[in-house]
Parts: sequence; C-alpha cells; structure tokens
Amino acid sequence: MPDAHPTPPPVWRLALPVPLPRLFDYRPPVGETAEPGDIGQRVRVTFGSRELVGIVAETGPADAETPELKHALARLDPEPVLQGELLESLQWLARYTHAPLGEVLATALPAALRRGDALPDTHTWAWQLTEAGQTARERLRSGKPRRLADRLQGGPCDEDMLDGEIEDWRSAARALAKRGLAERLAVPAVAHAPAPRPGPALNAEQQAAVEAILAARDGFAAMLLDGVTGSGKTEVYLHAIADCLARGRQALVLVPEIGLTPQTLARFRARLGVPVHALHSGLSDGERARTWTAFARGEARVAVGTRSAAFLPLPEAGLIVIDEEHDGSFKQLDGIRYHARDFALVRGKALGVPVLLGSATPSLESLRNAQMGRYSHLRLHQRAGQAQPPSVRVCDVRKRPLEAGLSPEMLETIGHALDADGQVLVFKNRRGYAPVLLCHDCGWSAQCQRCSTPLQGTPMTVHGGGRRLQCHHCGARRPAPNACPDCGGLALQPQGAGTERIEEVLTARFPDVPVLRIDRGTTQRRDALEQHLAKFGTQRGILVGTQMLAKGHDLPNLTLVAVVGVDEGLFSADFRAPEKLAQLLIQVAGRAGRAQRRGEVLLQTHHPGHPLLATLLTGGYHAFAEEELAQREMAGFPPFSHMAMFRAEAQQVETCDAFLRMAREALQQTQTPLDLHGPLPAPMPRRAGFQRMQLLLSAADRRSLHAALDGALPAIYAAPQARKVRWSLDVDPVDLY
DNA sequence: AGGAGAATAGAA
DNA sequence: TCTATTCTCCTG
Repeated sequence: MPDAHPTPPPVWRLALPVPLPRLFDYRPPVGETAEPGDIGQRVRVTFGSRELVGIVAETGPADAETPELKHALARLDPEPVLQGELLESLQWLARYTHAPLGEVLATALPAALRRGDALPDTHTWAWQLTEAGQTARERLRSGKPRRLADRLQGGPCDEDMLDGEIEDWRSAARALAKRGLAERLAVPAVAHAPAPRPGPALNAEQQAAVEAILAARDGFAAMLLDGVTGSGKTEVYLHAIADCLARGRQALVLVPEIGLTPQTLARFRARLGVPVHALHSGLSDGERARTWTAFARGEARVAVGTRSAAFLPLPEAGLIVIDEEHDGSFKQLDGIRYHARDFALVRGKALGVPVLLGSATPSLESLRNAQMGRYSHLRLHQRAGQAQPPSVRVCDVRKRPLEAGLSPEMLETIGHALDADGQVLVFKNRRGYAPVLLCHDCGWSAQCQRCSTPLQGTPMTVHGGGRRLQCHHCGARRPAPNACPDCGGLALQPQGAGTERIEEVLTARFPDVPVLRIDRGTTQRRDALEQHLAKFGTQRGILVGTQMLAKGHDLPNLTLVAVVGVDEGLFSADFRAPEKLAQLLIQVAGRAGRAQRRGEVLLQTHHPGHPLLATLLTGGYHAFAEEELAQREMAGFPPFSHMAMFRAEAQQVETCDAFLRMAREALQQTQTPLDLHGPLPAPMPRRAGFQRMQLLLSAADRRSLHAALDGALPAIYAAPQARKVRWSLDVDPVDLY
C-alpha cells in the first residue's frame, strides 16, 4: 500500500567554509542518495553565486520550511576524508570555540583538500643502485656519491631516511643518476618495520618516567614531564615513541614554531629508524596534503609538527607528545582561535592514548592540573651533562643614566665578558604593546586606584601618546601625571626601547666587535636564524634579540646573558606577564655557560627587590609558580576562572563600541554569573586605519562561560551592529592587553 | 566571507 | 542624467 505521507528523501547537511553559525541543506546530485555513510565526505556545491567545497556533517530529512533545495554539484570522495575520532574531536572544537563547524573543518583540512583537490598519492620516493651502479660502486672515489652508493648497496632507501643520514645527498644522487648508476623509484608507503637505534643510557629519573609512560600506554592519560633544562626530556620522548612504534601505533609530536629545526628532525630520524614526517608552515600545499593523507591511511607512523599538526588524522594512534607545552605558539591568534595543546589533550582522550606534556617551565594551567591529580607529574631534577647552572645577578638601574635602556654597569659587564673573549647575548623582553608608566628615580608605576588592592596592583597603561592612563579592568581613565606621586621626580617614562636602538648603542660603544641583531625584522625566513647564528659562530661578539633567541640553537661560547625589559614583565597589565617573564628568564639563563665556562646572567631592573625576582632566584621556577598560582587564585584569574574575549574592529570607534555594548547586553540577558570588562580599547587601538576594541568575559566555572556564550551568540550574530564591524570571539584568550 | 543588487553621491 | 562607490542583504 502506498504511503499517504511519503517521507521525503534524506538530504545532506553541509558544513561550509563561511562564517555563519549553521549548516546548509542540499540534495545529493541527481540520481544519488544521501546516506549516513556520507558524513565526512567532501562535496562541491553552488552557494549564492559561487562554488564551495563543503563537508557532509549530517544526513536527515529536509527542513519542511524550505521549499526547494539545490542539488549538490558533485561528491568529491568515495570515502569520507574526515571520520571517526578526528571528526568528533573537531565537532567538539567547534562547540568549544563557538565557531561555525564549516570554518573549523576548513581549518583542519590541508589547503589542497579544502580546495577540493583529489586525495594525493601517498607513495614515497626511494633511491636504489642500478645494475651498473652495483658493479661500479667499488671503483668510485671516496666522497659524497661514494658514501651514498655504499648506503644504497643494501637495497632501496627512502628519501626521508637519507635526509637524516647523509648531508646533501641530493646532489650526490643527481651525480649518480646522471651516470646511470642510481635511480629514483616510487615505493608504496607501507608501514616500515621500525629499526630503532639505541641512544645514551637513561638515568634513574628518566628511566622511571619512561616506565610510568609505558605503564599507562593502554588508555588515555595526561602526563606532565616536568624536567629542568638539560635533563633529557627528549630521550624520554624517544623511548616512549619507540615503544609506541614497536606496538605498530602512530605517534604525534607537537613542538613550538621555533623548535622544529633540522637538528630536531635528524635526531628523531636517526633514533627511531622510521620516516619522520615534518609538518610546518614551510611545506607546500602538495606535501602537506600528502602527509595528511598518508597518516589518514595509516601508512605514516611519526609526525613532528607545529600547532596545525594537531589536526592530523591518527587512525592507529599510540601516543601524543607536546614539547615545551607552555609555549605561546600553540595558541592560534586569528581565524579559529584554538589551543593545540588543549586540543591534543581532547584528542588523546577520544583516541584512548597517553598525552605527554613536556616542559622545564610548565604553564600554570598544567601545574594546577598536576596538583589536582588530573595529570600525573613526572619530575626530572638532574641535569644530564655536567654543565653548572649560571650565576644570576640583579642590577639596580634606578636613577642610573640609561642609554637605550642600558645602564653603565651593564655596559661595563658586557665589556668584561668581551675582554675575556666571550660571547654576549643582550636579551630584550618584549611583551604586549601597551606600556606602563614608570618612574625612573624610584620605580613607582601607575596603578588603578579603584582596582588595586594592597596585595595585587592593577597597572594602568599609557594611551594617547603618553598623555593618558587607562585601566584595563574597570576602564577608568586619568591624565598621566607630570611628576612621580611618590618621590616627586620628573623621570616618568613609558617602558621600553626597541632592539634597533640597543643595537645602535652597542655598535657605537663596542666598535671592534660584531653586533648581530636577531628579531622578526632581520630574520623572516624559517632557516634564517640558523644561518645567522652559524655565520656568527663562536667568535667574540654581541647578539641582540628578543624571544627568538631564548632557545634553539646552541651557543657554546656564550658567557653572559644580559636581560633588559624585565620591568615590563613585572608591571604589565596582563596577568600572564609574570608567568611569561619567569619562563623566559629560566630559558634564557639556560643558554649561558656550557661545560667549560660558568655562565653569568645579569637582570637589569628598577625593582631589585621584587618578590618575583627574589622567589625565582632563590627558589627557582616551581617556587615562583606556587606563589603565582596563589596570586591568581586570590585575584580570580585563570586557571581559577575562565575567560573569553570579544574583539571588534571598524573605521569608527563608535561602531566597535556599539557592537560590543550590544554583545555585553546580550550576555547579561542570559542571567549567567559573569564578569564583564569593557568595551575597552584594544592593546593596539588603531591598526591600518581601523579602530579596535575588546570586551572581556570571565566566569568562575567553564559551564557558565559556555552557557552565556551559547545563549547570547545567536542574538549577537543576528544583531544589525554585527554587520558593521569585523568581530571575533576568542575562548581562553592568552593575550589580554 | 563574498557577491549582487540597491542606494547614494559626485561629474557633465 | 549618468556613473563610481558605498551599503545592505543573502546565501539551502
């Protein structure tokens, strides 16, 4: 009997890469049907007047309201590109960041796949000797080609492996190929049987850490590997990864942007004996898509990558490692504002595999999680080598004549280090854009009278070209004083001199030694830092730089690290500044002095008695962290509260203000317990002709924060003010001011 | 977001 | 009156 109300055929609900918080229904191409198994497939559709690639997010009956749906143009994949755990984790990420699913999925897919390109071949390239090559090998003169020929004697060898074994093998291979002695061949990327090579023996602490990781390998576990600089965390990773490979599982290692060096990769390759896939922003779209696909097919085993590698499919996952977990580069600052560490933890949980977070200076969030028993806490106290920790001195610069922020004592110490044929690193801490006002005579800095308590000062930041002070908590404004309210001195000045000025002064003062400045301006390209440092070598001279120089390349002849700009971290309006400063000081201090010579660290400050410095110098990072966590708890800052930030940008300040006030109103309407700060001018209130403002939300528990956002966002999206500004929402923002 | 059609303001 | 530019609306 025919159905009186025939159920309409199911349709696809597509996640499209547009900033609209909903899915779009389409009928499949004519003659095809929508099946639940289509979820995760890419399809091409017309959307308005353009064509887009979307992902099937759901299937189901069409919405009765919509009269006639369009047909999709084509199905792009026989199999879903996104499925299982990765798709579920990405759906979680869309909910957590309150971002449209389509944009999240587009961010997760490699660019080539996002555009709709076919899934690439995943064969790898290998080299082998030709028959002529076999016989001619012994007659080759010793040199690169001979070394390569010897290596290929045993059979074909993967290009990836050669990268780790023979330097510049490509030119040697070209030479052999030209003479018909070697050839390149495509080999299907089957999982290689790992051929690990032994490393140095582990000390007792490392051994214990490895055992703890192996004991937890059969399910999800978050583990904080908390080890001092030089304690051999990488060895622990390598052992855990080798075990993971031996069980036939995939391993993912996330590293900060600055940490993915050829040396790091070479070390992994040499020890693990399988191809190690690097994922970083320098890859071409093609390479990226190939690696992604090879992991999706379970062919590739080990990836070492930066932030976006957190989106790699891992159907046979066994372990996730996040090195330098405290590093700020894991947080994406535009588009989908995700935190790769936090997302990796979510994935580890969904995959049922351990997640290992390593750092010498763990984030306060992770330390708190360890304290609460959510992470197991593996400590490495011993240094692996025999290097001694550097001596650290504080240099009081109150009332001292400064040249580009450098005191006479500092210049003198630099001179001594150079006289002793040493290398000097002048390190400029540069955090945030909004400077605080500081009295050079007594160290007084401007605080908000309404928000400060005797325990916790709330700095005001300098705006309006030095004329005005503003509090980023309550929005209070007042004119900047002309004289210091404490000592009456007239030496009030906003913090900060740039690295260029420092370089100038040092070049003038030490004309006979090379001065090399390393910062974003001089070092754009990925390998430029390596090249600069290699060229500089171990000669006597001065390096001037920022964050980039805090870690990475070895500087064996570095005997003095001089740190300026410490006060900006001590008195920043951003509650995370002390944490960042402490991490940086520990890291940068770790650069001074190697085995032969004891290093020296000099911190220049107006606050020689500041508790942060005192605690850090006497008790080390963990003593600092404990005090700082107590401060955060008292002040109600993360990890004891949860934050989100609305940012808006428009030609007119009033437009931004109107949007954010509307958002504020909508959030208040939800009746959720929230603290709202703003709208306030953003740290860089003007950029490229745009005015920028922000609205900060803070809630005691995460549930309230998300409830408020869930409740308010539909109204915020729909409001007329939203169409007049460029706005964004950042859950768990890291840079507040 | 991004494209299209509508509204608006300047130049002949 | 015509055209260059900004504005507003919509996307299935």
